[in-house]
Formats: sequence, structure tokens, C-alpha cells
Amino acid sequence: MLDERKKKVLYAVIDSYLLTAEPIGSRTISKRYNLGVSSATIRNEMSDLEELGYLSKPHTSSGRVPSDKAYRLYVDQLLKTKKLKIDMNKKEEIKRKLTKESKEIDELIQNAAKILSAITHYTALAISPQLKKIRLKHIQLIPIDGSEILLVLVGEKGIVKNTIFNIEHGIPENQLNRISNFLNHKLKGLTIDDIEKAIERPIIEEMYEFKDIIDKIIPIIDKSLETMDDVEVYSDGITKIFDFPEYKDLDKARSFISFIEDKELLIDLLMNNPIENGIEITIGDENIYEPLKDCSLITTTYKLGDMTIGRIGVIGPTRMDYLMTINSLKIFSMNLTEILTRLLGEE
Amino acid sequence: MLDERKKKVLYAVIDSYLLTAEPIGSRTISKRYNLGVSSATIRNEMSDLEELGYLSKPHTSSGRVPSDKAYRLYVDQLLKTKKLKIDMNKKEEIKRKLTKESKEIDELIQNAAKILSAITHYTALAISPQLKKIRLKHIQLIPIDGSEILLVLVGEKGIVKNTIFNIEHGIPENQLNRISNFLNHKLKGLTIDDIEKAIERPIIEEMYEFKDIIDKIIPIIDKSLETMDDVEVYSDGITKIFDFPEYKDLDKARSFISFIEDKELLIDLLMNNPIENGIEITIGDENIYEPLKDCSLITTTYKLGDMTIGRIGVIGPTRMDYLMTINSLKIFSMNLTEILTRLLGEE
DNA sequence: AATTAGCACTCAATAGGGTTGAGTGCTAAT
DNA sequence: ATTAGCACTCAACCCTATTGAGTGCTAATT
Repeated sequence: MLDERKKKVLYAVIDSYLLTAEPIGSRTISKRYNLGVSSATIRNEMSDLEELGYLSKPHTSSGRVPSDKAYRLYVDQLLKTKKLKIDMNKKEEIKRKLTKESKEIDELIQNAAKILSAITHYTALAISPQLKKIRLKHIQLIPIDGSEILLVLVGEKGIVKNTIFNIEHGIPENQLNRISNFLNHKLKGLTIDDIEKAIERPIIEEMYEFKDIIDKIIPIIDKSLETMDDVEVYSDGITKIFDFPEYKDLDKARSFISFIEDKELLIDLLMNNPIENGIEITIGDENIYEPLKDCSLITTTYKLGDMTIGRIGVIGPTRMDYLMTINSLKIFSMNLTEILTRLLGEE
Repeated sequence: MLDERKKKVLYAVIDSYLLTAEPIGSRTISKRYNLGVSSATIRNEMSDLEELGYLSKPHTSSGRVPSDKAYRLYVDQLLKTKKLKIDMNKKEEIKRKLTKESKEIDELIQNAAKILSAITHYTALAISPQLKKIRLKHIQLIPIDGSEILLVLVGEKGIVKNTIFNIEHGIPENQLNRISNFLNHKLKGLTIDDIEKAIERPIIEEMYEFKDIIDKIIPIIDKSLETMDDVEVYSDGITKIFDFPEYKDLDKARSFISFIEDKELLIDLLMNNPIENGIEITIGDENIYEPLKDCSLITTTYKLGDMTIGRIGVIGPTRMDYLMTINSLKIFSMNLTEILTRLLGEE
């Protein structure tokens, strides 16, 4: 473990680099941070820190730069010691903005990403709620016109999904109603997950009277359920990355932006994170995806009641302002949870 | 009007610049294009062309570069003379891709942008179908649970929209059905546009029996209709812009990407174009939006039957390959029209 | 009168050389 | 253990040619 002085030197380097994005040398540290030792001593400490993997030099005669390992130490410390106190005024202000501008759930999440990016000055990401665990509340077949039938699925959180399909000969309304009632009786209260698994044979056999029709409807229900909680992912503030000198290089900027543009990758990124509570931080090389190897990803979850249903976060350079970002994310997590729970929650 | 030789020289400059993005001088032209005159003559012609506003020089002793006016001439010529012949094999290949990968309409349009960008190597844009003109086919109120009611609106093109809302005391199912029937009777067959305008007082008065309830439902229907054909806009291949040396400048790239990221602006861009048929081309300074002042925007429409409902296009540097892009767009226009008309069309 | 050859001139881009300054590591003195 | 001192390194900056693709103008040629 690092002794006190080494830590002080290391934190001085980190502090300086977070601010300036420039390598810093021993003399500058001794002048700017009152560590009570000479530059020579700091030089020796820095040499040790380099050997330990906390610092590195862009070239032989330049100052030092913190490594991912240094950030990791710094961040872990941060999470342990600083009890993050949330500015309640700011929280309420953001909540007002969020509720004011968002009518639908997806819009809310999209807006959250937008505001988050504006506040943090980093690129923001958010994924729409995963609702595989919600329960089916109502299912109904409605005749539209001739042979066209509308299938309506209503989930317990106000989630609705419908599909129009054709049955060759048409079905009389009263038969449709009987089937609707039967399906309701059978499926109501089950989660989407459950239904997708259970919707096989057994149901059909109980209603041999309408076997042909149900045979056709089942796959349609199945498909409908599948898209019921389609994942949407939103990003905002891509160009914020240009603010950071480490991305003045066109190729780096390009690979970053390409990554953010690829929704599939983003979904992967946000879904494969262990859905735990609290703040999740991935620093530089800890990221699996090549274009993020010198970024840090900070995410947190939002919930419905006490069920974790989504994730929101921020990507920036590894030398990002972790403390501010973490605090902002906490605020967004709380707000989204509150808004969603109010919007969908009360059962 | 330009004489033959001037045109030849001008086209030589354009041709060269499209290829290399470098200013070209008289000597190089005389060597590379067999115009049958010496470089001095070309020099004189170029001087004239500059005076006429077709060419310009980045600095006093550099070669010439075509102006927006030159591109305009070139493109108009192109549209007049070259009968664009569409490669039917390619068209079918793209159609196959489009149909294979797209289940829903929005997905289709999004995919179209993706494939278009991949083919042209430019940034592609597409806007989802505008369906204000579709007719309402069915409206129904369904009781869900206690006081919750589901409003279902079905449009003639398979467009469905639903909203859940609460009525304090709940309404018995048979009353709901009567209201549904009444609304159906009143609104069926009208376009969304019409309903939004007509849904005021008159309706209420005819059904004083349920005045209170209908009073509450009307604004909900209104809101539902509004979002029924919500505009979505898709972009793909933002980072393609980095391929062009004129965007090696970070600030330019940034302003371009910021523009593309702003969906509101994109919607504006694609909606405010006169919805005519055929190819629409805006070159450089002709663009209203600052960040596009040295881009060209090429768009075309797609239809449902013979009703224009959307727009798809491409943004690239002014020195883009107009011919190839126009041909690609023609293909996409045809394909989208065909697919959508099959998907939604047959009434 | 139109075309061309010739020439002086311009200017961005490139390459080389010197200077600066913030940094290093090592060693000897405190 | 700490510090002062010193030689060394290297990116960044600023000069100063040099080059080469271009121009415009003028005088000779067709």
C-alpha cells in the first residue's frame, strides 16, 4: 500500500491533470501544492509511483500523467470517503425540467440524457426501461373491418402494445369475445417473461373449439410480447468529446463517435453491466470496447418501485470530473425513479 | 451564357476537384485533359470564369476551385442530359435487404438510412412517414381495471395508437360501448387532420347524456391523435464526414455533427423542403442552416400509393458524387414506395 | 484577333537549425 | 532520509531557406 506522502504526490498529479490535461513535473508540483518537501524528493516519489504503475511519462523528459490504475485508486477512495451530499434544490430543479418536457416514458428517458449531458458537459447515455417483469393486465381482440383483427395487450405499468392481423374468413364478434375472455382468464397476471415461456401447447388444448384460430393467434401474441419492451437507447452530446484536448486527434474522435452512433453496441454496453444498485464506474482499459479504452464510463440505475429497470450514464475522458458526475448521476437516478414510479407505479 | 470551351474548362476543374479535393491549375489541366489548347489559353479562360463567379482561388498563387455556382450549373446539366438509368439488379438487391431486416415501418426507414449511408459513403437522413392524411378506421374505449380505461385508435394504414387514462368513478362497460359506438359513428372515415379540427363542441352537444364523460375524453383523443403520426427522423453514417479532407478541421466537423445530432433541426430540414416529386438538391450556400453552408443536401420523397409521405436523403461535401448519389436515391425512393405500399397500401 | 511561349512573381508547404523551457535521473553534500 | 546541483532530454516554437505549383502580363506567332 502507498504511504501517506506518495498518496499526496499522486493526488497532486491527478488533481493537476484533471484540470489541465497536461503532464506535470516535480518542480511545478512543489511550487503549486504545499507538500513541504523539495522537488527532488517529489521527483523520487514520482519515480517510485511510476514503477508501481500509477504514473507514466508521454516521453522521457516530460512530466508525469496518471495511469488508469491511479484513477481507480482515486475513484475508490472517493466512493469510500466523500459522502456525496445531494443538492436538493438542484435535484428539484432538474425534476421540474424532466417532468415538464416529457409526456411519454421514452421521451422522459431521452430528455434525461439530454439534460444530463448539458449539466455534466459529457456525452450522456440512457436506456429505456426493461419491463420483462411486468404483468399482463388485459388482453383483447377487437374486430376492425372485415377480416382485420386488432390484438391489444395491456401491461400493468400502462404499457400497451397492439398488432393488426388478418384472419381469412373473419370471426364473428361474439366468438372473438369468448376467445378474448379465455385468454384473459389464462394469461392475466403473468409476467411477459412467463407468458413467453408458457404460451405453448397447454392453452390450445383447453379450447379445441377454436383450435384453428388460436393456433394462428398464438404466434402473433408471441411476437407482440417480444416487441412490448423493445429496448431503446438514447445518446446526447456526442460532440462534447471535442472539448477535450485528448480528442483533438481526428481518428480518436471518429472512433468514439462511431461507437456512440452504433445503437447495438450501446445497448450491449448498458445491458451487460451488472445490474446492481449504485454507481458503476469503468475506467479506461477496464472497458471492453476498444474505442472506450481511454474513456471512463459512469452509470447508475433507475427503478420502478424497487425493481431496477434501466440505466443512465455518462462517457468522458478518463480524466473526467468523477465527483461532480457521480453527484449528477445520483440526482438523475433518484428523479427518474420517482417520476417513473409515480407515472406507472401505483397499482 | 458560357461558350463551349469555357464549359469544357469548367467541367475539367469540377471533374478534377471532385476527385482530389485539391485546387487545380492551368498547366495540370492542359496535361491531364485533352482540350487542344495550351495552358496559357486555359489560364485566360479560367481568369474569365473566375470573373463570372464560377471559380475561385484559395489564395493568389494557387489553382482554382469550383464555386457553388459552378456546381449548380453542373448539377442542372446533369439532371437535364443524363437520363439516369437504374440498375435493376442493384435495386432488387437493396429491396431484399430492406424487406429482410425490417419488421416495422419505423425500422424500415431507419434501415433505409443505414443502407443508404453504407452505399453512398455519405451521411444519410430519413424521416418517418407523415400520415396526417390517413383516415380513422376504428375508435374504441376498453375498460381495464377499476377506473382505468384504454383508448384505442386505429388508422387505415395499420397505424394504431393507444392511451390509458383514469375516470374517477369508473364507467360501466355498456355505457363505454355506447360512447365508443357513438364516437365511431361520428369520426370514422375522417382524416386525422379533419378530426383535430372538427372535434370541438358539436360532438358534445349531440350526446348530452354523457356530457361529463365525453368532456373528459375529448382532450385525450386530441392528444392521442397528435402523437399518432409523431415524426421520427433517422440519421446514419455521421462519421463518414471525416473521410473528406475539407472536414479535417475539428470545428467544422463539430458543427456538422452537432447539427446532425439535433433531431429538431433535421426534421425542419426535411419537412421544409417543398414536398415535390423527384430529386431535390441544395448546394452549399443555398442551404439555410449555417453548418451546412459547405455541404450539399440531396433528397427525394417516398410515397404511399400516390401520396407523398416522407423524405430520404444524403448530406455530403459540395464536391460530392452527385450522379451516383442521385441514382442511389432514385432506387431508395422506388423501393420504399413499393414496400410501404405493399405493407400498408391495399385497402 | 486569337493563341501561345516566356518570364517574373506569389505563396503554401516542407525541411532544417537554433533556442527555450519544463522536465528527468543521478550524485554528492547536508 | 532529504536536498541541492548538474548534465541531459525532448517537444514546442520560431526562424530561414527551398521547392513547386500556381498566377498574370507581355511580346511573339499563327
